[in-house]
Amino acid sequence: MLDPKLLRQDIDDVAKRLLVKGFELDTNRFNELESKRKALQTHTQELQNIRNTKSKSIGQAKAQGQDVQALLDEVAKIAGDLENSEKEFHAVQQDYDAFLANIPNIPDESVPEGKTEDDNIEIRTWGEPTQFDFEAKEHDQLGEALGLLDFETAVQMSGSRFAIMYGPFVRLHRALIQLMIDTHTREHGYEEIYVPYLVTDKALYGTGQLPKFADDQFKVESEHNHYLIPTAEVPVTNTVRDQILPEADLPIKYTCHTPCFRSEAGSYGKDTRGLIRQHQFEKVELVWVVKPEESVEALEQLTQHAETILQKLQLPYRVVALCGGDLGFSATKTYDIEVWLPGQQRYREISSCSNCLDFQARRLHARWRNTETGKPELVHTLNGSGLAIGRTLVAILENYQDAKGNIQVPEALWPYMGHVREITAR
RNA sequence: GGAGAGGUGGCUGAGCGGUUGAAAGCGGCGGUCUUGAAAACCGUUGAGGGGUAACCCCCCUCCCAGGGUUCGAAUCCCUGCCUCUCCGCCA
Repeated sequence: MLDPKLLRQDIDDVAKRLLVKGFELDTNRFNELESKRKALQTHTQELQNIRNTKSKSIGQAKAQGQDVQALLDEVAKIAGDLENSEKEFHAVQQDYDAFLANIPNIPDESVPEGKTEDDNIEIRTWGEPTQFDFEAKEHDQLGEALGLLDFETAVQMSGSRFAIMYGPFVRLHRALIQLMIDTHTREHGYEEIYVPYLVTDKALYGTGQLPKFADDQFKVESEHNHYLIPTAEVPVTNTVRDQILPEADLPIKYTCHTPCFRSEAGSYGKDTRGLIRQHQFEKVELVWVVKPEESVEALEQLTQHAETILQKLQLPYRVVALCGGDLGFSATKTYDIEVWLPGQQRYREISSCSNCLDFQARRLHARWRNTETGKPELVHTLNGSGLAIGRTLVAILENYQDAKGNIQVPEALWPYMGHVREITAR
């Protein structure tokens, strides 16, 4: 959520900057709500003040044994007004909050203009696109030919966008999780955390997936109003909800492996084959909770931590800065890491690293105590994939294939694979 | 699943329906003392929001959440959520 004060002070500037994200802020609607809110709030509070004052004198008068009928009559006179005023105020307040809840975060000054991923700016590349002296195959062909990847059987029990894997692929998949978690905990200073995979609507609201993106979530039918998590970002970031963190606890750096569930509504026809866009996939997430002045640098570090994994796996990639139109709801700035896929002959997103500033923190009431001022202030939150497991598996299959369609195991994974160095047909 | 107990500030923990936004302790901050630190002593210290250009200041709201009773609710009533203890079941 944006700071309402910012909107009151300079709504035209906010509207201008949100346009970079392709969001049209209804400034008239806001100004209307704001003037209503102000009038009703001050009026309500005036009446409350009168009631409180009179009630207090009733107590005092009674204590002295005086007659209080006159005072009771006075309070009764404003009772109706007060009730109406309170009701109207609460109604406007609700509209006001709902309006604010649908406004995305303001993009950072550095965010390039643009509408689609074609307008993203390449920041750096690492490695050279893999070359073969044969025609590179796509991962799903490779996997199915080896008998280790099976989409057809998955369709029978779950429909499209699900997969079944066997033996070495599952082990490779598990090895990737281990490599990532070990790297982040041992080399990058993260604490590993385990979290619920079912969360409430409140939790999703806190990180910004609700109310706007309800269609992207899987809701579980039960008495609890649970949703399957679309990313570990949701439960992990929610660990600081309603907290006032001591300054000494910051920065908090969590890494977390979870499955993720996404309905992929609105992506019909996109990536219908293969493991790229599944309803269920695994991810190792990186989440930072920091003091405001540290978040800009934190995004750089977090992104590098994710890159480290690709470097260890010797997978060529590039980092792009997302343009305004491609930026997520809660993010002010995002770097995507895209890995080279020889089968597809293009870079594909494998990680998305975002700084949310205080946007999520305001929704979560996540604060830290500033020892200089002694006051609680909002933290900044960041998150990024470090990395998406399924897509990393895809990248390995395509970059480490040989002419026979077998897969060489990257050296960094040998210790996690019982020193198996080659994956062959089942 | 059955039976009890309870949810109060950063933490622990008091609180006859009426100057209680809340005793006390801990912690934090400031000071005295000290070469310095500790101890001791004194003072200070909840959060959110609104009014104001802003400070001072003033006002409102908040004692798990949502309703209700009342002139007035942390306190009484209802519902929900959560926690703890005991029993049962169980990966």
